[in-house]
Amino acid sequence: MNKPKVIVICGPTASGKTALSIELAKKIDGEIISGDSMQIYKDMNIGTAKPNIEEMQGIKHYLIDFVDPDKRYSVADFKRDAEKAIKEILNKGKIPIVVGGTGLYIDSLIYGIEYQDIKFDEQYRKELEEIAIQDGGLEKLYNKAKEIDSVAIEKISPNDKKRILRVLEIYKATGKTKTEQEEESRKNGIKYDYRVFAINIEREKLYERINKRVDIMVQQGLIEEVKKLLQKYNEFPTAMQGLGYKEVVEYLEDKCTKEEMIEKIKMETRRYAKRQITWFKKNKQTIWIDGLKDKQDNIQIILEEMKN
RNA sequence: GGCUUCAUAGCUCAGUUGGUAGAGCAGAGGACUGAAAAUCCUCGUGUCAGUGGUUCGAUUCCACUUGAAGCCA
Repeated sequence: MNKPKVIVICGPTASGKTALSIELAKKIDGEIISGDSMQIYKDMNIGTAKPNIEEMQGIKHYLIDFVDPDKRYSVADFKRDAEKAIKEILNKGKIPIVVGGTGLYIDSLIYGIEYQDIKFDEQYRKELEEIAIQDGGLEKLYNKAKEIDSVAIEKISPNDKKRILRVLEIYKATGKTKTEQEEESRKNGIKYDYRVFAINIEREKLYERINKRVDIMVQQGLIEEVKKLLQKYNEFPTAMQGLGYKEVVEYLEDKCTKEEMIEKIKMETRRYAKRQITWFKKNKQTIWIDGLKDKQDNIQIILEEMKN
């Protein structure tokens, strides 16, 4: 039996993924699953460019606006939740459309990566963080990780704290090396027939759109949004990594002027877009579409591809 | 009008006791399996303002021109 088809629309921020996917969903009776690591959070609307009810035009969206910003959420959670949503949409006889810019999340689906069920070890993370801060501490951790998994460590820089900690954390939680775990993660194969499309826009135009969008976010009350967030929640294990949020916090702490804050958000967002493009270029199966072209034409391109 | 200082990478500036130059930022490319809007790696040729002079050789010294800043009138 053929695997069910799932459409994936990725691409850099501000390329027009949201608008295109909603049009597409209307046309083919689809429903949308967000593949975005920040739009999952509640009370973070302006800065994440989350579509509002009007923009959604009655199309059901999954994995948006459902996690408290003081909770942890990871790609493993996403993989589980997204596949559940895909199943649900298919059961209704509708077409799932995964839309998002978080490459890691998208890859977990299209490459069928399995994550073992483990719980996050807050205590161990803290211990490692403390060692890492000390003089020469990170080097120690790097060497320890090298002993555990010399293969994985070859690809990791001695400065890449996050990935060094990860090697150690995997070993502590599962007793397996990262290399072993990654091998196992691909055992089960890919469940669906993913058709991956990426939108992109000429670099200069994309940057113009990003700059304009940041200005609009500030006008719409990004600063107020962050203030409320800080009042309502005490900790942000991952949510405060969001672009625009950490920069506003710095501004609120008087570390920069408003103008500097705005420029910083623009700059960081441009860099983020660049990284996203690099990420999505890696997949040679991806079909690229031009975000500056007419939306209906682009939908036609997608529909043509879906016939095969 | 006179005097002084400055003019070097997209920006801010080093520097060359005369042998054609280098940092930070910006930018570009890349990596990425449980924090990923995160994290990390790599990449520096530019009429050294213009014209002429001295010199084997000038971005460096000299003169003039242009522009900027400051001071004195």
